[in-house]
Amino acid sequence: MAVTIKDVAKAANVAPSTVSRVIADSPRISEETKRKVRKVMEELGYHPNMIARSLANQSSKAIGIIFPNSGNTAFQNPFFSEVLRGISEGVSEKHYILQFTTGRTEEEILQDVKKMVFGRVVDGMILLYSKLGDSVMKFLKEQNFPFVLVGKPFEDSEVITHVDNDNISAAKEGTEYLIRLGHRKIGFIGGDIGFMVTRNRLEGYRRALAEAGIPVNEKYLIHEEFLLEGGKEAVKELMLLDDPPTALLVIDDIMALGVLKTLSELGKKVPEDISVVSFNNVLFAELAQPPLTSVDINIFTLGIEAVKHLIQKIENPKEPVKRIIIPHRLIVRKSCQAVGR
Amino acid sequence: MAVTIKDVAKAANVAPSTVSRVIADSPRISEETKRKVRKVMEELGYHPNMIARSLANQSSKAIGIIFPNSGNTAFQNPFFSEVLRGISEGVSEKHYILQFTTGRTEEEILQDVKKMVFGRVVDGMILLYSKLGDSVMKFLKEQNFPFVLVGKPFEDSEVITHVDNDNISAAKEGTEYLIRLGHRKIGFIGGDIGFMVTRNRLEGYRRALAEAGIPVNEKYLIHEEFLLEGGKEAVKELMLLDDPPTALLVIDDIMALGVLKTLSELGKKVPEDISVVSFNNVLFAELAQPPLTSVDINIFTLGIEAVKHLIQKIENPKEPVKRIIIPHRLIVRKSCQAVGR
DNA sequence: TTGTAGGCGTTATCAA
DNA sequence: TTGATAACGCCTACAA
Repeated sequence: MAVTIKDVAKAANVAPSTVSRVIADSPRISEETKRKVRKVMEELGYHPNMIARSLANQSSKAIGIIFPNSGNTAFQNPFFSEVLRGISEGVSEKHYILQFTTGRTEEEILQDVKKMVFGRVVDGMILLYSKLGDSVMKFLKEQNFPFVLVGKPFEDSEVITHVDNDNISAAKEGTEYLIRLGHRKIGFIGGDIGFMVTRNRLEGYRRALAEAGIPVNEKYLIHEEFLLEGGKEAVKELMLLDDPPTALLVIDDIMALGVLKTLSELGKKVPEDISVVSFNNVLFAELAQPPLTSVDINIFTLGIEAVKHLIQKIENPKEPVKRIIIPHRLIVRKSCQAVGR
Repeated sequence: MAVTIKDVAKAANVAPSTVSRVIADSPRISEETKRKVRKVMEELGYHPNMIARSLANQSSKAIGIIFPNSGNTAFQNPFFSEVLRGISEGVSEKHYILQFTTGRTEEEILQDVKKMVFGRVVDGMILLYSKLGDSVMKFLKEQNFPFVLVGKPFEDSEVITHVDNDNISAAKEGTEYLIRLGHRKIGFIGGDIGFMVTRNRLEGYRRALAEAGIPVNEKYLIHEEFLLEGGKEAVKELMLLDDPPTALLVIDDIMALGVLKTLSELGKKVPEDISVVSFNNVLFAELAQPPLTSVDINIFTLGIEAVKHLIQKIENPKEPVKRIIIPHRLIVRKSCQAVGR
């Protein structure tokens, strides 16, 4: 058994509570005692048992991260690696610890979350997605457990602290860029329509077209759940249309990579034959062939802000609900060209 | 305050210990009592406090994951996302929970690890890298704390359970493939030589050349720490040699993407002007332009096996030390060509 | 400034 | 088959 506070107390000829106070650096302990106790701690190699501390404090100093589904797409997409980097950065400063859900289905994830919440394993959670009718968020809300959402809630927006991009504008600007290049036949390739991002970006796309007086061609709208393979057939069909699009707005860089691949299989050249704008500006956007014009959404910052506000909320339950919008920016690279050039 | 075992006990007219036994589904409790107690638990909405359980059990049912350095390259590289997927999968089945280090420097990471170990926060750890003189592994060894290494130890190989690929063979085979295609001027682009993977793959490269009777040209050897940018200058120099290589063995798909980019900037075509073989066969290898010929090392399996053996070790401290080698396989795609074709 | 004692929620030992 | 009771290691009134 490891050395405990009692061992230290005994060896230093003080009471356990004194040792505890020394650890907390309480001002009510004389410098001399502190020195003495610290010396003993050092000698005995004392280290606090966090579990015991958590129990006594009713606080674990841990934060749980909820992924949409660890098994499949989630980890594949650098978006998550990148938010994680941000979160990790924030957490490390505040000396919190990170916990993960590992469930593969919504049901399993819900179980993980319940375990964390009821089990007092974490003090708060970060939800990395916003999905329609999601039981996990519903649970968190019901329990009134501290959490922040990365994304935009479907409802109760005023009650849920969330950090998000203005995805409508982001998509609108991306589309407008294409329109300025002379494109009027613009396809939209999105993910699962159950996610708020998908909807918001679609909305931005629609607005841009509307403002430009371009009618939406429903045939140009594709929704595929799978990052890479899924879009393949759909993109092919799209390109085989009598009147195929001359530009594509793709919801995600990774999906865009898949699209690029399919396009090249079809013998279509980007940007000569068709222009592509995507979102997220993940590392690979720059590395793609051609380098992708992509809307940078500051994923890292998304993560940083999420922890920041979560911790505020944890440490001060009365903290007001907040809505943080992280700026975005279109990064122009080589995947677009003026139409008919 | 949440409902505890005592509340349940009171409401069900039994002792707390009885409730505890019901939770553990002890065979020494009558079915009737179990039913009764379970009903009350249900009604009251009881959920066990994991922290308290951990304290009583002296076991947290949690596993810590150690990244080389969360701040920089680590999360960027899909290798880690992919092992994580494997780990996550394994962990979820066994109902363990995952914890992460968030430190950015070796020193910070060591602190994280100490906190987890001494704080009894995790029952075991998975170390995701093998670096020369790494203080983290040293610590784990000294403490005799259950851990498994993903990679090959620099020393004490017989004492450290590790799961790894046969990276020497992997690199040898990759190189041999290039040699079979007629290449004799083969460059090696590696990462930090402090990591075991780098050394092993370099060794495999050397052996292949030796067996083929090709002398090693030290000018063809590059070591860059940074995933993408780092290689740039070095690759340029390499290609500006009087006698530039006709093929490149790149230690990592992601780095290979960077190389591809640099090559294209130099006006060199892959595979026409130069062939490229890389390692890991991460999702993006297939998506690259051209699709990369890469040595698949079964990253997912690496993760699965790591948890599996860690948990065995945790649950049975006498478990013998193991060395698990995960098979690899060269995946031929479009980034190589016979020389002079 | 320091010590005593009770509590955090479970589990486990020992009786009954 | 069940109940009392003492841990697990730490924190914090309250006392001294």
